Amino acid sequence: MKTGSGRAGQQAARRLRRMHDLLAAAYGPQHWWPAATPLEMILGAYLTQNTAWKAVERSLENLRRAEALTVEGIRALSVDALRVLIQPSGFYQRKAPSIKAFVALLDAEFSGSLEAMAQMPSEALRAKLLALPGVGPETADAILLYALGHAVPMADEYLRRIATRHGLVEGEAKIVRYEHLAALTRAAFAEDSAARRTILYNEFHALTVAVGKAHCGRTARCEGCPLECDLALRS
DNA sequence: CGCCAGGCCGTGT
DNA sequence: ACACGGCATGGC
Repeated sequence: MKTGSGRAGQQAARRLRRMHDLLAAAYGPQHWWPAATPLEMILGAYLTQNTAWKAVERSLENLRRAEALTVEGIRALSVDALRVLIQPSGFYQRKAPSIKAFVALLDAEFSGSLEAMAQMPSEALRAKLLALPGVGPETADAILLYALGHAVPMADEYLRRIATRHGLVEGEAKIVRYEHLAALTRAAFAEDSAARRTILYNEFHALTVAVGKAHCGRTARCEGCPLECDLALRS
C-alpha cells in the first residue's frame, strides 16, 4: 500500500501536518532560502552529508575567502584546491570530486546556468542529479527544493527519527525508506496550492532540522521538545 | 576521550 | 532487496 493512501496513511499525514504547525508556531520562519544563494545551498547540501553544520560553515567560509562561492569560482578551482578548502567538513576525497561533477553537468547540459537547469521538469532533473556521484535522494531533493525552487518534499535522518518515535511509520528507524517519508510529507501538504507547497516543504524540512538538532538526535533529548513525544516514557 | 553530525557508495548476503 | 562498513573532520 502506498503511503498516504489508506486510512492509516491519511492519519499519519494529518499528524505530520499538525507537527509542522506546532513547529512553525514554536520556532517561526527559518529563512533557509532565499537567504543563501542557490550555489551556496548546493554546496551546503553536499558538504553537510553526515556532517555537523558547524563544520560546513567553516568550509563555506574558506570558499568565500577564496571567492569560490560562485559557479565560476568552483569551476576555476582544481579538485585538489577544492579538497583543501572543504577539508573542515570531512569526507573531502569524495565530496570534492562530487561537487566538480555537478558543475561539469551544469556546463555540459545547461550552459553553466543554474537558471537553465531549474527549467527542467522535477522528475527528469531528479533522475539526472541521482546519476551524479555523491548525490543520493536527500541531496538531490535539497538541490531541487532549496537551490532550484522546485516543489519537492524532503526527508532526512531527523524526520526518520521523528516519524518513527511518534509512531507515524512502522518498523525501526533504519529500515524506513526515504521515498516512504517523502511520500508521507507529500500527503501531509496535498491540500495546499502548488505555489504554497514549495514554501511549506522548505519550511517543514528546516523546522525538522531545528527540532531534530535540539531534541531528536541519535540519542533522544526529549526534554522541552515542542512535539512532546513520549519516547522517554516508552523506553 | 567517546560519541555524534542536515548521506552516499561498494560489497556481501 | 537489505545489512554493514568505510569515508574524515571538528564540536561537545
